[in-house]
Amino acid sequence: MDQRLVQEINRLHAEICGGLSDPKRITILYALAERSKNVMELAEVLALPQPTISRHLKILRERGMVVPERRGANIIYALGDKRIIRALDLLRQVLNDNLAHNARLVELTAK
Amino acid sequence: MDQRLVQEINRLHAEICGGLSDPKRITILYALAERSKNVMELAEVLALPQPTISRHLKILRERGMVVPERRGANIIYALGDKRIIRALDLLRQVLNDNLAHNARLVELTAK
DNA sequence: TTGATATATTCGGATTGTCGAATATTCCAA
DNA sequence: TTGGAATATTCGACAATCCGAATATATCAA
Repeated sequence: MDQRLVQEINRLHAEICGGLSDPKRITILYALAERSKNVMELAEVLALPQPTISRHLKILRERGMVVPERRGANIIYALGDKRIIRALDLLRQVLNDNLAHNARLVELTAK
Repeated sequence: MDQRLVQEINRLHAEICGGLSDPKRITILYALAERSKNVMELAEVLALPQPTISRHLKILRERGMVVPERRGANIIYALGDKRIIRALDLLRQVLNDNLAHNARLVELTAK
């Protein structure tokens, strides 16, 4: 395998992951997994100003993680790929296990 | 659910994802998935200076994504959880599909 | 203990990411 | 075609991240 290409792929791979590395974007993705929403709906759900939502949507859009569809004056955003949620769920499980493990350590140390 | 807690969880969730958002760290994780390695081995595989590897390992270690085990003078690093690789694989598939999709668009536009 | 090897940390500087606020753009309806 | 609603972009400031270089720490072997 051409090492240049591998590096380029890894860069893009990391870029995708970077799309997930913000709590607000994670919330947006889970919200869209439930059902597609327009920008204002997302702004309400996240209780954030609309420009903030638009900025994060741009980041997700550029990575193909969400897909916009114009519907009259609104733009409905949908999850780009369900595997993104599967990946997020896996990582959340890892997080849960780590937290549980740490909690056990705290318990043991306290005795 | 307490909204404060949800936000805290999402913050940690994003932090885990942030651990994946660098090409070198992705390479490290895949290298460790193959088999555990010490720092110098990783430095060789990635062709990077040792301090750079150590810095990235620290980030992964803090998130529980890799686990160190001292073996004499060396420290063997192992993948913390195989689900991390499963998540990475899912996201790489999404990337592949996006690239393939874009390639199709280029083809169609060229005609 | 001393030297050598393996690993980790720190520092300054450059780059990137995020935010709020303000402003543009796009589209519909009257 | 003009006003309003929905969405997107830009700006400056600030925080976070990354790197190379230098340095510190830890372990082993002699």
